[in-house]
Amino acid sequence: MKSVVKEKQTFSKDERLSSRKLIEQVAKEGKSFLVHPFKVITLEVPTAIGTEIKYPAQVMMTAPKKRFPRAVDRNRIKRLMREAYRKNKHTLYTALTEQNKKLAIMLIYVGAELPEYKLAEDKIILILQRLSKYETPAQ
RNA sequence: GCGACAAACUGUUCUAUCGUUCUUUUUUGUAUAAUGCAGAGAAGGAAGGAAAGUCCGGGCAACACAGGGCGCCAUACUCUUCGAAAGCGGAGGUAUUUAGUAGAAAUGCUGAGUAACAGAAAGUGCCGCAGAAAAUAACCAUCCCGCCUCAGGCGGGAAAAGGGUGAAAAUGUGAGGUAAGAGCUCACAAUGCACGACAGCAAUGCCGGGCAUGGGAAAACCUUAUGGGUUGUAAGACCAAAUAAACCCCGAUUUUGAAGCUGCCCGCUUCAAUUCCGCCUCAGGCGGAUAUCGGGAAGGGUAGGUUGCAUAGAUAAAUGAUAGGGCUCGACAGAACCCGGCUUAUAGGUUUGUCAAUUUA
RNA sequence: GCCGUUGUAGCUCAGGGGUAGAGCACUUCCUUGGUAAGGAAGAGGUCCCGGGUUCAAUUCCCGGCAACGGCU
Repeated sequence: MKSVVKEKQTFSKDERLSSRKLIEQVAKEGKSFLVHPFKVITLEVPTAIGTEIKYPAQVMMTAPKKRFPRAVDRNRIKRLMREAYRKNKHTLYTALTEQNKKLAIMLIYVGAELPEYKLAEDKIILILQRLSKYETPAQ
């Protein structure tokens, strides 16, 4: 928990949502909202599992195969989302540490066309702000 | 110098900063029998010619398997100092399509393409419409004989030479021959079959004499020859974690009723009787039923890691962003076991070859 | 990643070498006071695309494209 507060721009394996069980749980029970080209699904991780996770949030990005049949396009979208999240995640991290919470987040791209990086970054920032605020009144 | 086609090669680049993945390594902390875990840093590697389609072949793996037959599937001109192998590549032969050219035509020559190029004289089935007839051909016209009658008609036979149709009508032309005709005979030509000589490793070509001339289709069934066990890395192996009281089989032991605890089941405690069915026999024994336990089988539960796995390489899955510059302003497109081939998508560039046509000397 | 199935009228499906079919839907007419039902007539097709075999291909063969399903 000590290394988290630093505003590092890394994005290591532990910061990604990688447990198969947890992914299924989020998809099933998570709450979702929409910020235009993205759909966000979140779930507060129970403390029993949460103690094993070192970072305040785990995130995954996807792009649907139906809209983007070519693998090149899907890779590009996921890379842009990942880059935008990596650069701006520290605001969410500080907010979550104050609340002593852990979040699992799924980001799904639902737009019809390939996005520009600028647009993607703006929207990701908006999502992160909303996530930080969204959890505050519950405390 | 311009255009078209084919083949081969190539498939934006540089600097800085922040990041991703793997390998090696330095250091700090911590737990240790080896060493592991966590943090920080350094060096190096990091998508394609198709990574795609999953169409072939091989490696690898699990399961199955005495031997033989039937069935099913695939392959089918020749050679190969290409290859691990293949239905792949190369060279060659044959057939056929197309463009150009020569010619009156048949056809030849040159370039490019295609071939699933064994067998239709083993057998079965099929060939719409049209046409007399579509495969053991007599409708019209032809010829001969007989009868009625003399315009002609009827009956029997001969004959594949003429006729329209059709994708296809029994090899074509000429002569002889005949009642009329016919490969019936002959000449020339065409096709097929086996034989011999020559050329070639061979397919085959060419020449010679001989025999034959009742179609097409085997990407209809089929026949012949050769080959093929099935399934696929989500295969499979190991560790960790988690494991019902159904039903079936085997072995061992075998009791029932009432009351209480309790919402019910299971279970426990107390009391009473000492067995439910069949047989042998009347003490008892054997078998079955019922119940419990153990094992097997079946089913249920569990769903994380290591390996398989690669000098790119993970296990929710890695190449991006920002700033600045260069050029021809960037197509198709992203590895999940590996390798070889095929097919499909593809902007631009380079080289070689062929064809067409223009200009200059 | 691996293994399969299917593409025919607007929709659901037959047809498996010889001019493309059914039901529903659509158009016009009849019937009715009007509508539905019923009756009569009609229109509508790149048989997914390209190539091959054949006299002839929706059908047989090869290669693409698209949609769908199964294996964890």
